[in-house]
Amino acid sequence: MSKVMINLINDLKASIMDSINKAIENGDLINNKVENFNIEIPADRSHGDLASNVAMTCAKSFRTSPRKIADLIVNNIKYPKNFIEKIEVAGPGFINFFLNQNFYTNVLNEIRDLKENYGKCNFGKGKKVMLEFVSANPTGPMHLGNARGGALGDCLASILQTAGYNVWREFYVNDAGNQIEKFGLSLDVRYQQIWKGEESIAFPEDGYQGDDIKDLAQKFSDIYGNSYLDKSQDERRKALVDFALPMNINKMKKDMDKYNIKYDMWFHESSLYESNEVFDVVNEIKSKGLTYELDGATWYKATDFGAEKDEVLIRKNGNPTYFASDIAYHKNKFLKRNFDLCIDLWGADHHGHVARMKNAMEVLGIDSNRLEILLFQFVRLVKDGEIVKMSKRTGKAIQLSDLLDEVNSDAARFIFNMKEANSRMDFDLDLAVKQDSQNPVYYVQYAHARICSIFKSLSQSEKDSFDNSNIDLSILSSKEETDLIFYLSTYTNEIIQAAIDYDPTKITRYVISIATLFHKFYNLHRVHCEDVNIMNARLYLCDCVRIVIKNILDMFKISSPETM
RNA sequence: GCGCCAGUAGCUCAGCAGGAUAGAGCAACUGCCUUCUAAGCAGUAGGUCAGGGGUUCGAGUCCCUUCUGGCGCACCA
Repeated sequence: MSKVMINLINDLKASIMDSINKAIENGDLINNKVENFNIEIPADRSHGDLASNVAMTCAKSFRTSPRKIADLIVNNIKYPKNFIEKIEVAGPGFINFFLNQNFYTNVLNEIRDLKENYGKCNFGKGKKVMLEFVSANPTGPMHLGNARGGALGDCLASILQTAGYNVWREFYVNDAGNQIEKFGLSLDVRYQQIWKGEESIAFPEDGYQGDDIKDLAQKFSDIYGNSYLDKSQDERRKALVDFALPMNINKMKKDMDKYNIKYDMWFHESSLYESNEVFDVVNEIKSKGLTYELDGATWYKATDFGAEKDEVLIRKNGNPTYFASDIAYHKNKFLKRNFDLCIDLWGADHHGHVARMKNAMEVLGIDSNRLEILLFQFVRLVKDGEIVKMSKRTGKAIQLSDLLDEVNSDAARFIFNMKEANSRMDFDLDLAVKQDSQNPVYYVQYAHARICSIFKSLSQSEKDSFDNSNIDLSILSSKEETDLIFYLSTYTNEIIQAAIDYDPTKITRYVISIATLFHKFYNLHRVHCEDVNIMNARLYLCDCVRIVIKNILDMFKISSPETM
């Protein structure tokens, strides 16, 4: 909310407490505990602009009916008259507050004073937060799930920044371990097939089957010919990986760039092996007596912490598992780099990994509440009303780059932030490409462009008048105007709530509401009009709407065009 | 079998720490451009909030249970 709104809510809570205490002193209420209560925005604003449920929550404690308590509070209350017009008791015992014109004036002044800083707050108190997201496997191209994770993660990071956290975006590059060996094996087979024929060597069951592997082997062959056929298997595979992996990683960087996602760091898993952090952390767990050897592998006693089964840390072949290096990675985040909070954004198919990762943190002496793991559900692509199958293995994958060829970054980022992470999602390609009101990103951008257009149509003298006169904002008293201003006033609160819930999709819906209220206002009230006082006040309101829309679109790295 | 996520209007989804008559958008039907962008707005219609119990002044929201769908339960990541 605006500071005006935040302060007002605090004042109202204090006023209510004072009033209750007075009633207790007078003997009208028994001296008992005041239960938690809230000041909220009623769903139906004809019930008031703000409402408190205090009388209902305290009914039991005071052994009195909610209506009676509400009446007592209202009779005794000294409320902040500068912003409150009147107070009513209604329904089962709600206390409803109605805002006055001075409130609306103050909100608009605050928005226009703060401009691009309106909405920012210090809720996060500069806490160091790492948000790790996408972290796609570099053995293949990024898919649609990475696209959803990218949009959700990057926008959540922005919200946390706006809410006053010190945010670090990180991409974890799995450039080590088992899957890299598989990558090398797959490339090797494809390379040999190029020179010896498809039938000469069978492609392994568990290899990466995608066409991208064939392409990479071909590119390698184009440069080095068949010269590696004679080399040892190890040498050949290493050369192939050293050639292909950076190409894949660069492709991912390019894709993320196109998607307007900028990471503070691309953290390489291999660095954890180079620094020996992986084996160090395994030894640390060993030294705590939490491992045992079985079938040549080193097992972690996850069942000691309530897990269903134990986990392998070091395979029979001596290679650490992903789990082992991930523990080392998280230890690095918390203990080496001192992040207060680490958020991982994972596809829901990894949910089985959540509990064991958290209790591994406890084993290392890290409070597992400092690790927040967010999951997002599966996403499918829909085109012409039909589901487009995606499969990394069959080679017919829908890739993130395919998506961005058809849909611009603005639409993709916005639409992926329309639906909560917890629900499955069908991404409607036809809708995302549409350049009309059905496409929500255009709807919002259109509101912004309309406002810019109003300002462009002003004559020089009108501009001067707007810039230089004392504008009386109390003229803005129609329902459409006050609704709009009220909504603008809650922006910071929306940011805080989105930060608390780790849910950027709230803000997308919020900005759509702002656009809707603006379009309603626009259709009913003419801004560019004869009466200069009315015109200036409405221009002022429009400018505030423009500021809030632009702040949100900028935050989400979505463009806010001035003409459409 | 066990675990995680979901089930709200024909479709896609909101519904904040339980609150006042359950909301949008799309699709359908009806209106609004000689006035700042009709990429817009207004209106009509559409619902036993999957079913059943429970907690309470009050439950779409919390608890239990059944059903349906998705995902997971690897020496893959």
